[in-house]
Amino acid sequence: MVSVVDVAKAAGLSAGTVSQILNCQDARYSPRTRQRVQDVARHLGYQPNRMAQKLVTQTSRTIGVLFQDLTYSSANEMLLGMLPVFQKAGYDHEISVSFWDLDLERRDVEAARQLRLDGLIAVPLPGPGAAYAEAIANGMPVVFVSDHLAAIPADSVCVDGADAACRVTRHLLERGHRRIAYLGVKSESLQLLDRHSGFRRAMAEANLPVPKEYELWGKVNNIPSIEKRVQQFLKLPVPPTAIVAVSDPVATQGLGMLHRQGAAGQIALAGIGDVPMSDHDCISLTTVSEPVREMGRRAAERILERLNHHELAPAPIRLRGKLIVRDSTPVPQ
Amino acid sequence: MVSVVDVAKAAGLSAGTVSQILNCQDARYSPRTRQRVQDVARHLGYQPNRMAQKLVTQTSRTIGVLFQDLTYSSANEMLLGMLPVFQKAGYDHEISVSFWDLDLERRDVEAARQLRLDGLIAVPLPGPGAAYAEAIANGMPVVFVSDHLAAIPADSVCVDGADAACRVTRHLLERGHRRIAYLGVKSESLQLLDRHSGFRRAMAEANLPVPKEYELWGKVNNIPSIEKRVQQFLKLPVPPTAIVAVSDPVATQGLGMLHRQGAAGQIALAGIGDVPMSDHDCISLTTVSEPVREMGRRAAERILERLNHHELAPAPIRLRGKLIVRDSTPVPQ
DNA sequence: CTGAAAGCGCTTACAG
DNA sequence: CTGAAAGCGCTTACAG
Repeated sequence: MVSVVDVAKAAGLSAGTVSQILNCQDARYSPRTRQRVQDVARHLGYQPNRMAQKLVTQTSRTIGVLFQDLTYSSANEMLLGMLPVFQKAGYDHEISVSFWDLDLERRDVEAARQLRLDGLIAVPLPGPGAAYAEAIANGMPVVFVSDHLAAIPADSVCVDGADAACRVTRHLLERGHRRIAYLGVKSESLQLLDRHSGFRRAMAEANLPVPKEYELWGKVNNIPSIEKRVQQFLKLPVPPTAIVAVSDPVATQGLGMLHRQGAAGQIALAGIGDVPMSDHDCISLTTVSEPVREMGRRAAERILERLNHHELAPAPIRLRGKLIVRDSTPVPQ
Repeated sequence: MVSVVDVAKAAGLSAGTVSQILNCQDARYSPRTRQRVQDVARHLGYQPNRMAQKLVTQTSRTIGVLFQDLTYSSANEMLLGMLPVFQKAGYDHEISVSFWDLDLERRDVEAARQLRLDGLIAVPLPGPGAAYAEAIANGMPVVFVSDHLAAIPADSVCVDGADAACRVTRHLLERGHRRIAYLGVKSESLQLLDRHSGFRRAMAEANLPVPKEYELWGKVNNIPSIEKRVQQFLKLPVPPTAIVAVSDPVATQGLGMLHRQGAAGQIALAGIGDVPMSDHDCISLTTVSEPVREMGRRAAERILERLNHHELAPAPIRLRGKLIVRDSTPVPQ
């Protein structure tokens, strides 16, 4: 690989000079030298060694971005929100994915530290989040896109889950539903617990009791378990006329089952979160969409802010979702 | 940040000793020293500076993985295929996304060079691919997951598009369809052109002519333009009884439009590529799925192979898709 | 079994 | 306007 020294030799100059000319345009060198360096560098196909640069300048100017997976295009949207912010501030970013694996996540967080990244934006796994706590204790700024890890002193941006669930439930109430059930999944996620309490709040506001057989929990990412719950609801002596599902994947799975059994339209079904599939005309799921792109933007802005003010108190940034009424929530039959 | 020197000082040893003990377990040091170094390192929260390591060892042991976007979870699947391969070989990976932007893509490829990555696996933009050609000319091994850039001397893995289209067309023929139309999108992608020729091949095999009004092209990622084409087909004096769409997104958009107009089931529709949405019971699109995870695995294996044998001739690795028959392709009415 | 020294490729004061 | 020197944090022969 060609180095600054190679360029310098070829141009008959010193390495320092080459470095200056290639990096800062306001260095005072003769136009002639300047030109020669540019020419030689291009001619030799010189590419600076970023490792050496980062090492010597003691800064990576890079933010790590950690996702759990790349499904549902929310990672895509989030990045789209961050990119312009990083770009404008002259920061690079480095993506890693830990696939819901605690070990991989720990490794990714450690990698961020070893690469001396300036900060880390993470969609964390629920749990104690020891790796993050350690990173933060060692001075790495962290912004969570989630409220899972409320115990860790980091910024967090996410949508208000209680508000989202409350709004979608109110929508069903406004449509005239009175017997509304809640379909959750077993999880420690605060976000998901909040959604449940939002549902409860809306029902309480309407002075409607929620019998305990109207609240069921399935297993995450387990389609049969979700379908079974929906069937349980339908088989009740007095079945609900509407279901609020904890998430769009859960809701669309329920919808799919109804469709397969020729029972489509029999019960109103709403989700929370909005995924690309929900918008399809054949599914058309009423839901509350999360402003994922804006979340990305806010997270990026916040971490840059923190880079300049390490002493900032951790802030919980809460955004509001947006109710999207589609066809899956007709008035009660 | 604590460095080897700090650890060495605290342990009353030299930096070299600390380095040896922390890195290779087969170095010959007294168990006592060994233990002390481990303890001190842990106690001080030592994290090696990867930049310095990479610089001095002259190798990053990292493969770059470049995507155009993170939608449809194919990036997710592809990574899932690569991960175990990298893991086993002791390689890291670095993800970047260029969002179908030629400038961003160029920047990402250059970043890979500046970071001295050992190799690059890329889903490239169609076009000349100058950045890749340059990287390859400078000795960077590249594996494309695509056949867009056939002119560039790199390995490529992708599914046989002609075969996929041919198989799905044959399926329609077997179901008794004779008037089969093709709905494409305007693109320079070889993969997409192949699909079209596969359709033609299957029709030719069946001795069926393809009138030119039975082949229409919409715009990529433009829903109205796709829907308009479907309507054009339907309004024909002798409309087709089935449509082969160039991709699942195109097919599901067509399906959605039919559903919205109450014309669902009026015409058989098949896609190519399989996306999560296609499997939903409400959509149930017949298609040819791509073994994306295996593609990732093969790409990863190939680039590691190339790392050890720089002289390998570029190989086109072609996989077969798998026909998945769902409900969207009933027999003709 | 351990240490001193050189060097990876770069940037940055400091001289001149 | 340009060069020589030091040093970022690490690893790797080489001595002893």
